[in-house]
Amino acid sequence: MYLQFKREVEHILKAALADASYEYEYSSLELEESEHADITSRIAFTLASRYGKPPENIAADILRHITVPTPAEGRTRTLISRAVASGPYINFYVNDYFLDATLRRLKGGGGGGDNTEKRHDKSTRIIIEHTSANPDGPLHIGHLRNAIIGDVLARVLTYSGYQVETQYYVNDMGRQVAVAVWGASRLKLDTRKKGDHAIVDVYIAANRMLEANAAYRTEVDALMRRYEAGDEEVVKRYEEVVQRCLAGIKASLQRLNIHHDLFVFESEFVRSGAVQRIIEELKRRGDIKSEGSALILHLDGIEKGLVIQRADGTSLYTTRDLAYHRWKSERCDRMIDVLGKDHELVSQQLRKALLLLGVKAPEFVIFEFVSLPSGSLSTRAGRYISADELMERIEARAYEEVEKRRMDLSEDKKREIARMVGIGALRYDMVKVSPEKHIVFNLEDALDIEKKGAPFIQYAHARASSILRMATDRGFKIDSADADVALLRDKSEVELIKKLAMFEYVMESVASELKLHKVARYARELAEVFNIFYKNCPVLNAEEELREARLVLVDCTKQVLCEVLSVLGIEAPEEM
RNA sequence: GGGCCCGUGGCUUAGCCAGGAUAAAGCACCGGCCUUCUAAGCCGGGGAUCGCGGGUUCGAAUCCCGUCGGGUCCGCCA
Repeated sequence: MYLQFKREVEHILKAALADASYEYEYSSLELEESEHADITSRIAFTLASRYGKPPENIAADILRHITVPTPAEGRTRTLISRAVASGPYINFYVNDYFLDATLRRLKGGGGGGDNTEKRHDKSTRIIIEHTSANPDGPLHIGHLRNAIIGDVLARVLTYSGYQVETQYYVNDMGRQVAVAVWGASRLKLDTRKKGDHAIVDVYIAANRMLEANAAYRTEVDALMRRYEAGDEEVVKRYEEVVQRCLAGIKASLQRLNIHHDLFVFESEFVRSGAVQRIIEELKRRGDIKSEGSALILHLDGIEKGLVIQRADGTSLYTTRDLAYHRWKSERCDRMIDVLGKDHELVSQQLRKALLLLGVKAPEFVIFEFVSLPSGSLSTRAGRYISADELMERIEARAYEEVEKRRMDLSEDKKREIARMVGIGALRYDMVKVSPEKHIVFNLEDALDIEKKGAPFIQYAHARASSILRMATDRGFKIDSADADVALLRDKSEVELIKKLAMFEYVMESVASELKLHKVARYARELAEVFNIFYKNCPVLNAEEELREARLVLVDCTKQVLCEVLSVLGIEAPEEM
């Protein structure tokens, strides 16, 4: 509903500017949310310098030309109650109709109450690539940031009406995997262990052996050449290792509530000849230098050359990635890659090389590194905290909390809630901070479940659920269409309704800016205003008419909390 | 050495791209509130010259230049 309000303000403000003969070329009108009003315009500041008058005078002048339509004269009902000049600011406030309409829309179902607000063409297809960890070991906390950002991004864009496909690009041709395969055939795999953990054991051991004895290197190189050539026996050994590892990774992702629609193997692009075709095309279209058999592509504006073929003729990661992106581009309208900061230069090279090939450029969501207090993460050195261990421990911590409060619940129920709370807290922590922030991951801090993180929001949802459950038990009407929502004028009721009205607006801006931490922020704020309402406004004990109206509000709040949690990939418990 | 990112109360962050109303939250700390729907809650309090130095502007956390600290990348790794 806030979007409509904003549009209406834009409309009457533009009319007033024209009426007062002020010229202004930007469409934004400098409108922004404000703590002093429901929306405010700073346009008087900009006009002040141009017209050489104090901004206060301009604001007052504009205000004189603003006409807020009264419900009686407007053909469609206005959402604005009044406009006020506060010094240089022009403040606008919502009216009662806005509040009532917000709840009516929500009762109308879905999408923060308004499916028509989803302005994106359903036919726009977006492929999001995320996680894509090498199949040489389990996911660790660095991968977790990638996976959770990618997953929430997919959920946001799906919510906004795009057709989204998520892909996991499996780097099965790199040296790392060759080392794991080599290790798996030299050492004994622990088949009792989860696949990814069994693989990483031999991977780490193999790396130590390789460091100690350089002669082993040639064996790994030979393995890579034979795999690239499609040697059947080697391919079989690779598949064994990759699938075993991937099965473990998939299990971890599932536990995190993350799903990929498609797993794409980079080897496919070598075997299909797509990589070779890319190289041939780049030779024709690009600035290529050869050094021996190695091919180096020079791209405008990037000092660093891009090696697209090794001296021994085998392919490289970036070249295979080019083939993958061309393939992707043929089956979608937008491609978004979630990448760590270390891939930034490569992503720029990738973009330019793709443009050279006539392929549309992908968009990148780049996030900064996660490190441990002891230093950077390294699978090879065994210096990491696995996602599995983290989930295990955070669920155990959450269980302690549940146990403290709900001794009345069954064991299964307590475990179920601990799982929702633990995983939710983990996901929330990863998405609440903007991606360009470097994270030093401290296990103890992560286990110390943030009071105003996911559990806080889930708790608000549980409270709302509890009220609705008891209302049903007592035979109260919950979704009575004839409830008089105009009775909801207590300050905390009004604040809650306004916050509900912001949902679609927040989702809209997140979908275009891709700033996911704003979803997390909104969810927390909504929970906050609901908790204040909960404190100040008794529902079940209120007199009948007010009770029915408040039940509508609680129902709407539960709905939006549930939706926003779902966008964050966090489960919404009925009780906790 | 060069590119990119970060530097905001004791700690973690929002705000920065499109400069403006007392710099906004959480954690921690201090003090209140369970005979009304779950206290994983609510109310109140202290605490920040926005790394530092210049510049632009009527106005700078925000833009520009410099500088310091941290991270990351820099042709045959992925």
